[in-house]
Amino acid sequence: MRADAEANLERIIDAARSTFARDGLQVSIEVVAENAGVGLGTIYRRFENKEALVLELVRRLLGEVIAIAQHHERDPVGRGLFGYFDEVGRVLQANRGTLSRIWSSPATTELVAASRLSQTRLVTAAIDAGTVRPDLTPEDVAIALWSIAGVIDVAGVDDSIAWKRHTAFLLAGFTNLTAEVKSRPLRSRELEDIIRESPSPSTER
Amino acid sequence: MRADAEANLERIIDAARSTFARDGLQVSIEVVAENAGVGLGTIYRRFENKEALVLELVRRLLGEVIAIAQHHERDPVGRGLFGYFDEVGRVLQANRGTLSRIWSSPATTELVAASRLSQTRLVTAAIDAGTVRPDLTPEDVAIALWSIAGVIDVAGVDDSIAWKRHTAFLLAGFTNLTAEVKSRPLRSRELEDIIRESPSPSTER
DNA sequence: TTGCAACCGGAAAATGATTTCCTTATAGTC
DNA sequence: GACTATAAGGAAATCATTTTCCGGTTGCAA
Repeated sequence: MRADAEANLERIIDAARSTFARDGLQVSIEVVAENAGVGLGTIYRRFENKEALVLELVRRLLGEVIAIAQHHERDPVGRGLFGYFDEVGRVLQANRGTLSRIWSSPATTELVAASRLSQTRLVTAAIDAGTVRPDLTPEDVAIALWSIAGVIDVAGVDDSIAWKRHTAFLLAGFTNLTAEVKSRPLRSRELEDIIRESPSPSTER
Repeated sequence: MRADAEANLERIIDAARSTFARDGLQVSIEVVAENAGVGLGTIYRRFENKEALVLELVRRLLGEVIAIAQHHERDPVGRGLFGYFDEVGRVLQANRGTLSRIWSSPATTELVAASRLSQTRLVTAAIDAGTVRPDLTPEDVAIALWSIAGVIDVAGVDDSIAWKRHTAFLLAGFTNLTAEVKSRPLRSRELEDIIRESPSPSTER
């Protein structure tokens, strides 16, 4: 592969990510090409069709999400899940609009499975540490992430307050525990951090 | 308007709602026409274009949501918001896919405003009654509803477990209160009902 | 410096949906 | 039962993409 071709490929991926993030998946490839500063043909030489381009973005996104999960599996007891949500939110914002294609495509099945596996480990650890309700499932986590991505989609491109508050509420819901478990000190450090970041005047606590 | 025309109009609306719910907003008008048992032309005589048809669905959906809110404003102290979420979820499921158009269209601005107004009243009442955290905003509620709609979209057409659990977590997050407020008896009656409806073995409480 | 395989851009064809429009059918009325 | 305004249907025009393809360009190895 020639050096210029490789550079162009990266420019296409970057332009696709930011263009889709701003205007949604329905923007034409022509616009992506313009934003990448390449011709239409250049995109079609690298990707069989539009779907393939989107899939490549999805693959990279999932890879990032999995890496984040694995990183947080090493966190001190029970905190991994919270750190995971916090970081994944940022990645989702950078990939606004892309997530919706993940579940539909069979091409990403193994990646989704890997992602589920890491989510399961995070949930199990959190339950064991008593930082979330004991009936929390990996599906709940996957759906919560999905919903956060949805909120990011509908909010303004760089409105990060909306999804952070949303995340905070979900995580607070996850920790709906019985009294003796609640008394553990570390419980919602990250949670409270996220809530504190949001601007609405918090009269409680 | 002739009687048969009126009947056809309803068939079109119904077919549009269920077709979009099943296959998403991107299905062609031709398919909607088939499902409604009418010709393409029939749809285009009633609606200027596809957008207008979608907008009519949105308008009806918003009308329902507002009616639900107004109904729950009369609920005993602090319970209205929870009942509202419970009922709106069902309506959203019947209108799968449609909600995403609400915010984008200026044509629904007044309806959105009306909806916000009723949400504000529900939130204020809940805060006054001490059944939710005092810093909860109507925006939080709107975003939560949005996210629930998103979860409904991605889940199977008739999977209602996913969104109900999701709703339960969000509402639990909304009630993240200080101890003395928590002790009030009615706090999360509806919440617990919703959680109990979901199948995952609840080992707590 | 040259040769050429790899690459580029963008015009044009193909595709698939929306929308128009005209012919035929029918409900409601007298 | 006949008349007419209103409605239905669907073939064809239009439109917005996606996708193909080819003449011209360029990086790079020899």
